[in-house]
Amino acid sequence: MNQVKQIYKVLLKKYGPQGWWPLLDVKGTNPTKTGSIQGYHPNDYSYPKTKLQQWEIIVGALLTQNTSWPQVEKSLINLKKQNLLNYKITNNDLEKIKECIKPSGYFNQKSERLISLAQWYQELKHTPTRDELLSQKGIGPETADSILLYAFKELQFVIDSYTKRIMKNLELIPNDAKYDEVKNLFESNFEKDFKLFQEYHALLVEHAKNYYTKKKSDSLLNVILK
DNA sequence: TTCCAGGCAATAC
DNA sequence: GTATTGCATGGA
Repeated sequence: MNQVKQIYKVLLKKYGPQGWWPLLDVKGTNPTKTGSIQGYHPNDYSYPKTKLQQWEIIVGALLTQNTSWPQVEKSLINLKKQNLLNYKITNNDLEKIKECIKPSGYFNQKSERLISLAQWYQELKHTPTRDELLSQKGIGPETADSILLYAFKELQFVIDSYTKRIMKNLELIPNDAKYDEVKNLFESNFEKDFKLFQEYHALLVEHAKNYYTKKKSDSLLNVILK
């Protein structure tokens, strides 16, 4: 078995299925998550079930940029209470949206980007291509892949800073590895199944949350893999 | 007080 | 093409 598959196996055994992407109105639970909404749905890959849930994932993907998820949850709940967690928002809602999403930071940028994204999403009549997503302001490679993988169930592996950190620490990628290079490593050494892609990315995040910061790195995986 | 969080875009070199 | 900087809140 290659190392990409081995890491997945180890993480799944350690943490169990993560139930991503979390959704406000989903009842599923994940006991490994603390202080969070109960929106995780382990072993259920059927979400999103509605266009509104799909939009909620897009909003969460944008808001979580360089921001911790609990802060995003607060923003999502604020938006929901103000009836602004939908894709019919307009510039008239700008100030209210800013107030709602303050907990997740960069609220001036993110509020404008949310509104322009909503306009784009409302007119969307098909699954967007990766390039279409990347052409939207506020959507870079990670956000595009998160949206494609979790909102549209497309086969795109998500690479975030945690994933790079783990792979560098294991010396499976060079220090200056580019996004597409890391992505290709996973996509060409792992089963091509969107459910497994969803699970693997979530597991990498969960593991890194527990063992990594920008400065610290873990030894658990290193020991197992060597 | 300092560091950090599920990045991105604009600018500088 | 690569490196740097601004964006912002709140928890540890």
